[in-house]
Amino acid sequence: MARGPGTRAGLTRTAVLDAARALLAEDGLPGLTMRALARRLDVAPNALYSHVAGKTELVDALLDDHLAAVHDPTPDAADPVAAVADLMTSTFDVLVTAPDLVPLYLQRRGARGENAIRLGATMDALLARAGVPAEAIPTARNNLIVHAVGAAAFATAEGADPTAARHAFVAGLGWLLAGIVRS
Amino acid sequence: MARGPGTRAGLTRTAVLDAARALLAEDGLPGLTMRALARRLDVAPNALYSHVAGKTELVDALLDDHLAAVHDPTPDAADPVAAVADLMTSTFDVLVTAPDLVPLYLQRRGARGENAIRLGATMDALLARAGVPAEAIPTARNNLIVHAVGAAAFATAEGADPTAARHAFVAGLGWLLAGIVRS
DNA sequence: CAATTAAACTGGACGATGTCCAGTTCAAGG
DNA sequence: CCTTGAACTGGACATCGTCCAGTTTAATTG
Repeated sequence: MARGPGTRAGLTRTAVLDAARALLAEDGLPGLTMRALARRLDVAPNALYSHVAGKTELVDALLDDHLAAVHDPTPDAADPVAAVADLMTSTFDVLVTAPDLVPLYLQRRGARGENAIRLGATMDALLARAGVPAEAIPTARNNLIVHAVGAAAFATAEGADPTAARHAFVAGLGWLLAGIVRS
Repeated sequence: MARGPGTRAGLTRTAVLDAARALLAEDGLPGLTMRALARRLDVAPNALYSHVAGKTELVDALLDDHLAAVHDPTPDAADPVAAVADLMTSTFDVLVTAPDLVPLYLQRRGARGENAIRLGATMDALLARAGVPAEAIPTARNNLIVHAVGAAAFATAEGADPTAARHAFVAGLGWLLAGIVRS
């Protein structure tokens, strides 16, 4: 049962990330610790550093991987405004799925990973097709992202009513989109 | 120079909070540690626990105290919608002042402290005077708070352009208010 | 004014965290 | 087959928040 030094355990980067995801789902953010992760993989804590640069890099990867679940609408949809609404709603729903991660999006700025970049790009394209002038697109995108992430943060805060928070998110999204297309 | 056990150091809860605020301003959130705080006050780390329940309570107090700087508009202003806009803009500006605290507002839900309650109450009164139906006020308030705090979080993230972020905040605030009064 | 009580502190420790420095062993490539 | 480099373990380091005794001082009581 005891593995000596040098013996392989067959770890993979994706295995580490999967275990981290599971650990996060089971025990929350405070439960996600390098040692607990190693324990779950039956490995010494240091072994993780062969597959991950450190905890922050681990978390960053988790954050962006999570965004992969966002439903990417067809960029040539008939109604681009409705498509943007769908995109943001899907983002909100996905974020709410992992409450512990939401504050981290604010802390680490949610724009680094490739999934975040992809979502931003399709959003820009949809906004352009909706008639938003090019120089106004950054402002519009900023507001929409702030709204989705901020609403998710409030929706997942303890003591919040999830359904009421979602209703508020949808209402605010409509108001923002109305203002954006009118500008 | 060395103080034996039992000798008083003359600490106060407000002295501890002030030192914590200064420490936060100088060294940021990672620099705000119980031990560093004690060092700054020339006191053993445990001494702090005579004036503060723990670090989370310390941070919560810091958060709410920070909101005291928000300019509270006269609740009987001529234009209630403009007053709400001023309130939210002042909140945004105050939040941006302490970048490290902003993510914590999302984490700990920004509604517990007395200052937060006070701001929420005046906001509700202004919205009512603006003609917003009572059952729609919670949704409106939720969206406005989300917008202010979320925009502040994005504005203070590293790599963000502060002036552009503020412009985006003002634009989004206008859109939200337009939608709120029209509902 | 004297005696008791409660609070403010110090000393020292505990458990836990992220991470690094050696070693050891296995798997693959020349 | 041999060599090289990566995957591991063992053990340690610094640091964190917090608690348990003690000790002394200030406030309160009779």
